[in-house]
Amino acid sequence: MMKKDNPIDLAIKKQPKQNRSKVTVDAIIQASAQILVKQGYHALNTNEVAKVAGVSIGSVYEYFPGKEAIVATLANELLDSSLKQMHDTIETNSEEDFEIAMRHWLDTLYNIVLTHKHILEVLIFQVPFWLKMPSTEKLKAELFKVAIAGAAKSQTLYQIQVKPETLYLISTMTGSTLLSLALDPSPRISSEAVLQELSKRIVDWLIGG
Amino acid sequence: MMKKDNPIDLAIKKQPKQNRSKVTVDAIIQASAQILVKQGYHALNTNEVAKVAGVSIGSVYEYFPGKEAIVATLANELLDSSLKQMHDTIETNSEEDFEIAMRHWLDTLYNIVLTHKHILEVLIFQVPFWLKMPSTEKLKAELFKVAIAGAAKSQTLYQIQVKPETLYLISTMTGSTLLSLALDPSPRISSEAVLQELSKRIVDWLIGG
Amino acid sequence: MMKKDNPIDLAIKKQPKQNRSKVTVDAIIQASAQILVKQGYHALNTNEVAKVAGVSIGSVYEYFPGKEAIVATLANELLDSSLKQMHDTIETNSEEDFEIAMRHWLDTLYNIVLTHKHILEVLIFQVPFWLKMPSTEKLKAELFKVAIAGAAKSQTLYQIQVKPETLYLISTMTGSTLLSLALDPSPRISSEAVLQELSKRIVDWLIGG
Amino acid sequence: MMKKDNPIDLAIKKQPKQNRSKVTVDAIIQASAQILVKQGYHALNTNEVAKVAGVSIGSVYEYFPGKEAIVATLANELLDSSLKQMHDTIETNSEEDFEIAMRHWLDTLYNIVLTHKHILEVLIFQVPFWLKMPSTEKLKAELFKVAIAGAAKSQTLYQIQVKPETLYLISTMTGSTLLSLALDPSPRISSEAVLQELSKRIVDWLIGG
DNA sequence: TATGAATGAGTATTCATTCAT
DNA sequence: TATGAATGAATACTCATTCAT
Repeated sequence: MMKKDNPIDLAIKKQPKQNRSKVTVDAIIQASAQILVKQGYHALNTNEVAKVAGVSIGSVYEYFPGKEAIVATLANELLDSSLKQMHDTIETNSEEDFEIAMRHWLDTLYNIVLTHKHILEVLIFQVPFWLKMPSTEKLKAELFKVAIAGAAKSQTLYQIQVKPETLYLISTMTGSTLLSLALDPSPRISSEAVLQELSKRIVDWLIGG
Repeated sequence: MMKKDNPIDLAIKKQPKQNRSKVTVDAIIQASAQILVKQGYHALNTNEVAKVAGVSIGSVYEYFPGKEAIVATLANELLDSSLKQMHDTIETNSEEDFEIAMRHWLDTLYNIVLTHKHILEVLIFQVPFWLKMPSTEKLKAELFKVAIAGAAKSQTLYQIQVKPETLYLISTMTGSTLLSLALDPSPRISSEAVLQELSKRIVDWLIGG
Repeated sequence: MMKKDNPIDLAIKKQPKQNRSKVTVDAIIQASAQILVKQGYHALNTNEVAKVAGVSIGSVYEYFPGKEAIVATLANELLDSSLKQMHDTIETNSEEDFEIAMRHWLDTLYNIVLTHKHILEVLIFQVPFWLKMPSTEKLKAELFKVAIAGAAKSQTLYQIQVKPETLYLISTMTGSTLLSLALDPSPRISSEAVLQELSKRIVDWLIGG
Repeated sequence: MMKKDNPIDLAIKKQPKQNRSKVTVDAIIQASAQILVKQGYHALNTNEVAKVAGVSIGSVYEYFPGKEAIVATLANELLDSSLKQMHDTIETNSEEDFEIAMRHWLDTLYNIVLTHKHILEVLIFQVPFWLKMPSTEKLKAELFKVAIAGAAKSQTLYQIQVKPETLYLISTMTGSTLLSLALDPSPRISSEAVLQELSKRIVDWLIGG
């Protein structure tokens, strides 16, 4: 176990080019995801990953400098697919009524979070470098861009100036509510109802000033 | 290194009764806090705790079954002191105007979070059993009681029925906003302004239905 | 296998104080010596040292940061005992005739080298940091002091100024000859005769200018 | 990683005959030399050699049975070029005055050592099989032949019988002095002066009996 | 009770070597 | 012949835990 006080290397060593390599790298990523979901981050070690992936330990180090880089790559793939899903929705619903579009948008985000809830729970609450991962930064930047776009739209439609702290509150509230509903659902609360209420509140907030 | 697939033992072995014992246990807790803040959960191990605490490794195991129990005890102490601080505020400000009281209440919570932000960041985002810790459950229950009380108050004052999903949104938004402001402050956003807006919005939602 | 591009840590972690510790540390040192002599530096690894020493691998790392430090400690002990042997000789023979004293001195050095020839061969010709070890520096400094003292003596006795390059030649020739005789003896050459000739030559150079 | 307790295979697998092969083998040798000089023997491994040489790891094993053979081949090439240089000097200066010829000879040897000092330092003090390499044996035999020739010359010129132990001392002293001057030069000592003194001493020794 | 030396299973990582393409 | 992905035995090092003193 090597001490890692130095900045952790999160980058993949070499991009797989041949088909054989792609298969190996993908098996490693999938195995890591499986271990994370089933046993948590503490159980993720390179030997176990190799065993579950059905590749040799040498191959793991052929492509990744350490387990942190595997996790980072996994997170990155997760991000990329989620972003793609998000952008598809935005394009599809660009012409709708504002309130309906908002509800649609929240549903999309909620479904993304729901789909990946198990791996997300581990990534967020167990991976120590989660907040410093490029993927996370990228995600935050991306959501910020969407929020700005949404605010701009409301300003165009209703001539209303949205205060930065309002934007901040809406973003924070949206993110944490979606996570909370997906990761820690309460039996007394209907996700449907919360999403509906959330959507309404946001629209009111943006329109009503 | 023994695998821990079995449910983790989070309880302290014996409550220190003699003064000497209290000193030892306290040194262990403080040392753990220091290591968590300075180096993170991955660096927390019983030998290091013993060294930093200035006690023997034998003594650590005399009082705790393992490092998880140390962290749980630390979290519990943090919770107890925070709850005490919260209740003091509630009692002090019970007679104020509703909006002013809410702002006061948020300030109190924010200051608590701010005071412990470094250790909180590690506990929340690195300790894998954080969500399952009794302290966390206790905190959630406690905050829920406060929210119910607040809602009841508003209902009494204004004869307004607060929907459960609104309550849910308010709780979630409040918690995540306070954490976000404290742990990941943005240079472009004034905490003061956000808290003001948050307070106003909560009161509106509680009063305005 | 950790990369060691950083300056190697050659210092023992903690000096053994209790008797039990002394036994452990000594077993580690002796085991290392045995492995070096029988199999060479390439076969020296901490797991093997632990096995041969009859202690756990954990104990090895309790006292030494790595195998380099074990070797350095071993070299240091070797040096200390050799220096002691050297100084004993010097004190014993200080009143002798110059030529006889010189011969005596060479015999002493030769016997020291001969006694430790197997371990010396490995230390010098296989240990990559041999030249940078404190022991080596200390030995060179010590031998230099002796040479200076010898030169001073000859100057006092015979009023002769010894050139620095002559001193350099004498030191180098003496060291390499003793090593050569001990480590790589030729069947055609009598060590006795070489030492006699060496002694005579040194005295001539010191006296004759 | 296979243990090598069996006698090490130092021979090249096949002599490169085609031009393409020659280039490959040469790249491997040069890469090894570079790694040895820059990082030392511990850093020399076949994968790294292949990378630095710009050839595939498969090609390395096509020509060499292992890294030891690469080093042995490198040492052999070094030896061959050095011997060539030596013989050129001997032929060039065969008619000179004895003392001048000796000085010339020492200068030649010193320059050879100086030219290759970095690689020599590693080969001598780090490569465990250095003393058992054919190259080393060959070098020793070659230098012995030269010494014999020199002694014979002095005997012819001055009718003096040189004792074998004198020959031994002169050889040893010369070799170690040249290495010492080149590999571990002292700021207080002029190499020029030492070589001059060495030359004078040797000639005196051979002539003066 | 307190101590801390000792243990050893567990985990990270390397590198010589093979072999399918 | 050349390539380089894959292998896995070997090795470095950690840390939870025990137990004799």
